[in-house]
Amino acid sequence: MYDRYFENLMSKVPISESDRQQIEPFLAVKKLRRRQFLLQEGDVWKQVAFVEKGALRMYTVAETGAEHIIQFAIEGWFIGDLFSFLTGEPATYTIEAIEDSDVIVMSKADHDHLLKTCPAYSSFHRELVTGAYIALQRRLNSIFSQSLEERYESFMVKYPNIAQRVPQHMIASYLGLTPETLSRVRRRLASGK
Amino acid sequence: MYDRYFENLMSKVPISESDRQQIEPFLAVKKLRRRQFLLQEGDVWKQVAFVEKGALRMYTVAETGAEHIIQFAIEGWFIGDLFSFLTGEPATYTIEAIEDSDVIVMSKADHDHLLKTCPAYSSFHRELVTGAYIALQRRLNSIFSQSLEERYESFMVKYPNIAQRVPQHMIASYLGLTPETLSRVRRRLASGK
DNA sequence: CGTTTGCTTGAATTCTGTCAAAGCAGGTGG
DNA sequence: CCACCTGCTTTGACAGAATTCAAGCAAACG
Repeated sequence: MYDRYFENLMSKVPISESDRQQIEPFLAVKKLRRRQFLLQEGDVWKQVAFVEKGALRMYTVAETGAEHIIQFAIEGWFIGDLFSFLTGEPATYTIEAIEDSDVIVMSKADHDHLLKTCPAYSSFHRELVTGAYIALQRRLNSIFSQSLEERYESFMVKYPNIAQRVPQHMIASYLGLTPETLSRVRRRLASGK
Repeated sequence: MYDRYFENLMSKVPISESDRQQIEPFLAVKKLRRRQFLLQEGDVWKQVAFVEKGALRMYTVAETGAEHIIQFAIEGWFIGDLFSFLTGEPATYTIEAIEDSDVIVMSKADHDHLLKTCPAYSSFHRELVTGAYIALQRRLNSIFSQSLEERYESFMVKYPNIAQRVPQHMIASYLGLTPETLSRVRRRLASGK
């Protein structure tokens, strides 16, 4: 049931069978339909979520109504509003299913308990956050130093399995440009560079 | 000597006197003159660095020669290339002193040792990375959803002590725009909004 | 089918970057 | 003490790029 979750965990940190037995009882599955919310802006995020199946997006809504996608998450990814999680303040992000999805969740209480009692879990979580931080730094740098064409192509190369499944306007939002502009970027790339 | 370092540590995590005595021997001070490098692109980053005094910037250099500042660090901040640190690969960032600075460093070996043996240190480091990640997410979101004016003002409010000490063109680089554009943004804000 | 959703295209507008030049300290050496 | 750098900021003119607004079209959906 939780095979993909533990695969991910073990790919980062070696864990014993007893570790697994300590963690597994805390997991639960939450099923989401397309367009359903895992988190709504204003609510407090009190869990750790891992995507078992499907695809989600986390985004903010500006005063203008424009949505800006901060993160995608497909099978094998974690997602959540860390700030709300840590501070207990209302979330500024919304998390919504792009497809029908199965999400494996653990409560914050259980998570905190594992951090203290299970060193393997603790290391795992550290690597997770660190990796996310590094990825975000690179994304920032690509925004600063690459052209739209380069950014789009990098995205397609780096996340081909996301690109195939999510609508273009969401990729545009993730890249920080309008759907129209992305469409033109694609045309430029298609027509002999 | 390492007061500021431990102040920072204790502000996030309660530590015992024995924790302190376990950590302190691993610390060392490195003095930097203005324009001197703490890390050069291509070298491997093998330490954890805390700014005791002064100001540094971490940036990338694009093929065009343009510099893009990923992060500032003044007294009380940590700085480093986490990717190079974790993977042992050459750094893609350069870290340079903006002012004469004192930096407290710990080797990666000692850091790893502490992560395993000192739970307080481990928690501290987790909070550090998590906080940095959250801050970066917000920065990304502000790039996506705020006007240049708003971004500049947010920066000035959030980091007044950086703004006062760093030349404008570096703030422009941090915000992801040219010095000329920043100058015009400032004029617009000055002249009755 | 009719409706929704997503993608593309065009034209006009607004912004931002680029290039070039000038102004303005602060610091240095003669 | 002054003249001269040097580093940094400001300004102007212009070109290029991206957004906005509007419309059209195809595919998917109920």
